Amino acid sequence: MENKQIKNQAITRQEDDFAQWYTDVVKKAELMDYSSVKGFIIYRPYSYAIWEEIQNYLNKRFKETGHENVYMPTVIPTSLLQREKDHIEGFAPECLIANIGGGQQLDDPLIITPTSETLFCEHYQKIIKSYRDLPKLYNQWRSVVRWEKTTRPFLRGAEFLWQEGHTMHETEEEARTETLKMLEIYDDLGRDVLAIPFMKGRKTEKEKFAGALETYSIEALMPDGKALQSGTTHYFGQGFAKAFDIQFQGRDGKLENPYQTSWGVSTRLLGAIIMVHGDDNGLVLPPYVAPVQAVVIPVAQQKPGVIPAARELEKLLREAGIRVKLDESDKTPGWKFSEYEMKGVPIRVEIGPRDIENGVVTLAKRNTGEKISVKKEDMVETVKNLIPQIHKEMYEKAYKYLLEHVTEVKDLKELDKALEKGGYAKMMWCGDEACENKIKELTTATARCLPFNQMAFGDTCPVCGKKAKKVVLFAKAY
RNA sequence: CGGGAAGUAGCGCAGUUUGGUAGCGCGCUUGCUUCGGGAGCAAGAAGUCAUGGGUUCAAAUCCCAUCUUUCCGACCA
Repeated sequence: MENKQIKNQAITRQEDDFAQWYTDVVKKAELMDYSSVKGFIIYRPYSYAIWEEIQNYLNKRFKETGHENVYMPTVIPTSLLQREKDHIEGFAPECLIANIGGGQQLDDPLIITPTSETLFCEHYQKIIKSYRDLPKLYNQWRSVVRWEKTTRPFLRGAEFLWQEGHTMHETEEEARTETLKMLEIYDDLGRDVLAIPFMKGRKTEKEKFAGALETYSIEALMPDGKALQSGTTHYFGQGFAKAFDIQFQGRDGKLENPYQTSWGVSTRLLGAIIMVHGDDNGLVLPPYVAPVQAVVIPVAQQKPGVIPAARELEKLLREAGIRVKLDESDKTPGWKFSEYEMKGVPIRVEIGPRDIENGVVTLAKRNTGEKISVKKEDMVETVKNLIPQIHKEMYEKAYKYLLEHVTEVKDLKELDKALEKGGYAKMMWCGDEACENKIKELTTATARCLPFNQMAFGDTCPVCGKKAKKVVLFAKAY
């Protein structure tokens, strides 16, 4: 009850310092811990369980669409990573390289994989001989290492977990279709699982992936007004295939290079979940990925009948397929309420002598704080219905915020104002990189994407005054 | 990589100015009483003072270097 006590447990308020709030939450909700090497974090069970739910959903979708999981080596010989020129230029600055093996200097030092395009290509060169070998639709779950200067838990690490799909196709059209299809699956993940609305679109030439012809991304908007690139898909054309001499004999008997894609999402999604939904009491987890969807808290648990009643509720919920946890520890109910709010558990189930006497159960929703009393026999059904309902409420809240933070701008003054407010400044653009660079110089905002909806609302570029060709979204970004 | 701040028990901190061998609150353990929004009493356990050097009879404290965290920039997912 004393202020000091509360202060010890509390987290920084979002409005006081959003960055500090984030740092407090990831630690206090037991999502991660720091290791002794900068940028390498420990994914604690509570965050890893969320990642596993993401994996479950994506694996299902990947397999439905014909993809197979594989596992590639952790190291890439330097000479191999150098095979594609743009690719190595993009990644060289952030490679971690091993020079010694078994006490001997290595002639061709080994790079700890920052991304696996080159490994897949080396393998594909061996196994793709005929159009009958296509498409090759491979995905792998792994961690990659990139030596980042500035690191933040989940948002940017020297090592992070991700999935990377790498596919090879007979035709350009098929590869382009794949690139967009996987972007849609990522968008579905946000809408149906994470309760995060993404802004989808194509990256500008400046922002695209090293070695890609086209890059598409999903961008999530954080409450501090900054965008977070949350996943990308790439169309490579035949660039890598030519560099790696991958050829197949086509239906007409001629040798051709296949068309390639890659796509990935990472544990950065955890950062998006934390920021998009969290509040001053801690995490608010979307119910479909919450490791614990409902927590049962007995009140006055030493009184006869309370613990048995709580255990029965736990059993009923478990049997109904809800991820449920019963907390029988001898902490007070108030302590438990705060604890599971901090950890973002979507539904709290309270059961005490009063409830038992009345034949009811008290439910509380984490996202709204709303408390409801239901008859005991209706509890399971109510909880089952609350899960999609809470998901929907969380998605709609985030979607409303997104819509309110897309501002059409006609000149640089409006652009400034829009960025000041936070979110996306939607602008007509001539397409010149010079104008893109100018905006970055003036505002630090970058082009997030050319949205798929290219409905023009003007015809001049606010930077140079020339004829505008495209709609582009600028925002400050993580 | 540049500029600030920090590192002492699991967490939050005091002690550093003025060197003398480490303390407070919470948490943890045990017992009893409690329990509808972070409980009370009592008795306990727990710290290579980030790391490595140096100065000194003596270093958490002074000096040098390094590592890590954090905030703000630059760069990149």
